[in-house]
Amino acid sequence: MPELPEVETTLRGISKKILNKEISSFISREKKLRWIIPPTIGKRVKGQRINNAFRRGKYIIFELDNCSLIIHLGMSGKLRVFNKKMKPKKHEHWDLNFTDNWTLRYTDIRKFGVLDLTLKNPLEHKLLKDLGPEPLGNSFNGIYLFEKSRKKSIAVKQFIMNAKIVVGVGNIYANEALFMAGIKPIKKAGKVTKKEYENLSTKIVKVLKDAIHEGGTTLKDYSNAEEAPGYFKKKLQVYGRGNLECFICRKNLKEIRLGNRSTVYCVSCQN
DNA sequence: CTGGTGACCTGGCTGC
DNA sequence: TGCAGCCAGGTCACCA
Repeated sequence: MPELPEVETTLRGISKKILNKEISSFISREKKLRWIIPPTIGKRVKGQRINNAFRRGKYIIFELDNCSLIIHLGMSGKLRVFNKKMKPKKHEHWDLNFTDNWTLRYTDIRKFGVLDLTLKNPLEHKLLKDLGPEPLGNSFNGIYLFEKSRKKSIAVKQFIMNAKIVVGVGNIYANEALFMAGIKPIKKAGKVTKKEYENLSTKIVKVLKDAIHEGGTTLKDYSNAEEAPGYFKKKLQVYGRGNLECFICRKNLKEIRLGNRSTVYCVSCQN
């Protein structure tokens, strides 16, 4: 499920159903996701309200009366609001119950997600404090990428996927943005020119905005194996298209592994 | 410091 | 039909 557009879509979907509601209880059916779920969450959140819900990179943060919850969806996490009467199914690991009929329920087949609680400013949390700028915010642009990348020998694709450089660019959109910008993913970040970074930064913004507009890219829903329509089918140019024809030049796209992630590009359109 | 690799976990798909 | 092996939207910990 989640790159930035999917997290944003999730947040928009749940926000109005949970904001300003009083929490009646927190129930976890799993001790640990990626890390231990703090056992004190239940006591801590009971009787409090969710005053604010926002996104930072791929993290979702709920600000309550005197603490904050930090949530990450990992590779396969989902947050949805259910009627409390719906019995939890397999892989539905925790519930945040409200005093009305609703519960916010977290599902995560692979358990790579995160749930943590902090009493301090959530942006100072260990997982959030070193994050780079938001790609859709005003401090992100080509000059920033250019300056950050000088003398870096790492591949430009891995560079833009590094959350300390810029948040929210996952494997799908990194492949797509590099194709749109005509830059080879394996090119060293330090060798990419200022002009290329200006182009790349606008393509990153474009692909993320387009994806948010389409409600994210859902590839597969593991629970029912439905192939999602929309953005994925219509708009992806390279991701998942290894050995298929480039839409621009009709030559076959090349698929390699870069940093253990599948990487697809066009040998003639990207330099 | 930088960059490369393995680890976490479950399930779907491919090929023998 | 069975099963081994590989792959998947993320990212941290550890190593050289």
